[in-house]
Amino acid sequence: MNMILPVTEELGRSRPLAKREAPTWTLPLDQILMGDCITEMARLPAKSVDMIFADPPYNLQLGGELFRPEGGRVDACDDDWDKFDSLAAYDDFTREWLAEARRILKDNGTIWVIGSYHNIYRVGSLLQDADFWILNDIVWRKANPMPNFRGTRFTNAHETLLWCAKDEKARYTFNYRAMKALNDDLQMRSDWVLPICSGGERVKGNDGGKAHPTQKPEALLYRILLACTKPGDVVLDPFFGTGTTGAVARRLQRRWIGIERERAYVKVASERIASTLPLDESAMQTVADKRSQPRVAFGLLVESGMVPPGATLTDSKRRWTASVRADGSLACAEHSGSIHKVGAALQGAPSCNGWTFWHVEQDGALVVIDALRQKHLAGL
Amino acid sequence: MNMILPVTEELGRSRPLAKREAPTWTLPLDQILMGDCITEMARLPAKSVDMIFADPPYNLQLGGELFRPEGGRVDACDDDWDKFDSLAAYDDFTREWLAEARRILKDNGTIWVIGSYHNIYRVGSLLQDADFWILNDIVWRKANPMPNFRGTRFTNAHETLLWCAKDEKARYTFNYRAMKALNDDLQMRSDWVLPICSGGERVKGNDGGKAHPTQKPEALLYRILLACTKPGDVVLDPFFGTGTTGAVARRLQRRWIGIERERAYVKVASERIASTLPLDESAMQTVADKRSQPRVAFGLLVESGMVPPGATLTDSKRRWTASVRADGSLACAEHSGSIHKVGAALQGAPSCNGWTFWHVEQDGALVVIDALRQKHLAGL
DNA sequence: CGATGCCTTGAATCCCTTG
DNA sequence: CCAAGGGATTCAAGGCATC
Repeated sequence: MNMILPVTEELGRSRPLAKREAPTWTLPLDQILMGDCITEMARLPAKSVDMIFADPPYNLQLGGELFRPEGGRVDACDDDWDKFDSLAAYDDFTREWLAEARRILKDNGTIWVIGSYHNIYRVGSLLQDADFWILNDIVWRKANPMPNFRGTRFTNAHETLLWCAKDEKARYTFNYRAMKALNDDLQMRSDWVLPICSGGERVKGNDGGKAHPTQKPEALLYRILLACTKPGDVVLDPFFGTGTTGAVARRLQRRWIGIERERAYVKVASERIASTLPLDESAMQTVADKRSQPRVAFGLLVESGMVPPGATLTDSKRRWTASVRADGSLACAEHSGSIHKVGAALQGAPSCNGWTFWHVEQDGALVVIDALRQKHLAGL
Repeated sequence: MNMILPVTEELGRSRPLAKREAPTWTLPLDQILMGDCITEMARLPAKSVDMIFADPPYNLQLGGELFRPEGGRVDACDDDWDKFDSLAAYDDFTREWLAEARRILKDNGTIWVIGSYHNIYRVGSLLQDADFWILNDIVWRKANPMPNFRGTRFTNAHETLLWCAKDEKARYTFNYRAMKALNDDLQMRSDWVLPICSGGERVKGNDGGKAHPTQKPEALLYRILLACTKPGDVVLDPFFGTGTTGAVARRLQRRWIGIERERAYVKVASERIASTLPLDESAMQTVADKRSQPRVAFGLLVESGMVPPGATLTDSKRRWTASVRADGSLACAEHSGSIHKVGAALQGAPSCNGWTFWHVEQDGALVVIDALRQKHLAGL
């Protein structure tokens, strides 16, 4: 079965293509293809997408029911789509979709795969077998994981992501400066502390419960897409689920293609993405060269949505304003850079503590961004 | 070549062995076996060690070390190895030493393997292929990693450890309470923040430089041995290097066996371990695991008059009450039976720990009956 | 309106001894 | 071998009601 659901209007700028790359096909951009991931991938043309983000079944192999100490039952991920007859069956499935992924990916494109210890060693090994070249393994350290209720193991508090190029020589995209800016002017490390997806971000089903058992946080996709794609790049997600990849891609003005088998998830994802708005141009500017050197601890607040890209900051007396860009740097008419640098430049001062200088308007009142930082710190 | 170097005197208490386990062999305890790891492991008896810690070659693919199936080192200037051959050779080598490890390990023993993204996906996959059962993957988050100098990737700031039992049903050792105590009374998580090995701990060679390129921090082994072995247990390290495993094992009063092929490392490790002192008895005390405490029947407290027959028990919020019968069972309007069964029935829960659920009123305050049990155990 | 406290929940390979 | 039953076991967030 193949059903193409157009979700968004055309957006993003068209990028000039080199002669050799001129495609003879048209990609189903910004759409969800409903159907089996391998079948649908097989219909897509070779070397056509810039990035693949894949959140495949983990093959959890859970036993019986698990109860919490106070008696509650753990709502396990026991869906049929996560069940495989054997490790060999899981390997066959993985080999197959990885082969299609490799075919579809541009030569300088990269692939991200997320998993847990149940499956990630299979996936990593098969990625290497398929001649993918691992660039990093990334650890998502969950700020608020589920505890181990029986006291039998260490709290399983992380998941692993693999980031690979098609081969050792590939010239992949890595927005080093944007990542450094997002991390308080320190190199972004291979371990990322992020909360799990909950609260308002978690998509609810008709029954009020979670629409999907394994929805990923937008902050995770935000960092991945900001790090490894450019605006207008095409991102394919063959295990689309509730469409986190599509929502973040649209927000960051990337193009996306989703593949999803379950009709219910397709519906949920379509509605979700349709209600997501792309960032405007000024927010989309990322640090391009050394001179802008933003010094921001601030990026984490941007990433987590506490201060959304595009938000306007002002000083306590509303004499100046500046807008927040996607990588946590600020821009106003004459200046751009870190919260500290722009604050200093506007005041004509040699230096400025941006944390106490800048404020955001919240519910009609000005809130100093240092308060938000404290809130964030307290939350971690 | 096989050279046995006795390093330490006998230490640790002898553990009583069940009849069936009575060994007909003698292990080379607290010694370094000099030679190839697979050859030396092949000499050790089956099901004889409680834990294996392995820090195998990482197969960095930097034009550096490659290993033949038999474990021999490939001459670094041999350029004929293509990627497939090197991965396959690494897999063969890994399969071989894992097979020996599995043979030597007791049925309830566990194995730890550390690696980086270069090799850990091969190792993890082959562990599963060899029917090992992954209990956790642990992320060692380096507090002070080497930066990525070229700005082409995320800072590679962690290594991964795999902790496995021999099969799904194995009853492995996990000192839950000790780990919780080590982590400020919170469950120990799967991500460990530890500094890399440097400073005075780093063993120096004759030239003043580091004696070994990949010496692991003692804190890492300390946590592993404290978590997953008991005093007197035997730990095998087939890639002994500078002997961190031996040094920490001796400190924590565990027995150890090291295998190392390089004479220089054997010498360094011997001297290092000889100068390491075991902790004294008082320092060796760890938080007692409740599971290992002797059982006390609730009836015993009734018998001794600590909780008189006819006394009324209630939960912490006084939502339910029940009365104590002469035989130590409870009764309320609708249910009767053990403290556990009645507690479970009243709550509609699948199970209940009556010891922590029920309270007695003493001097106007509620006292949990588990406290009375502890008092009884203490002989008060 | 803010502070407090209770309830719910999240990709989970989640017990062990005795009869 | 299985069945029964004792009794060991939870962290951080968000939502919501209450004070």
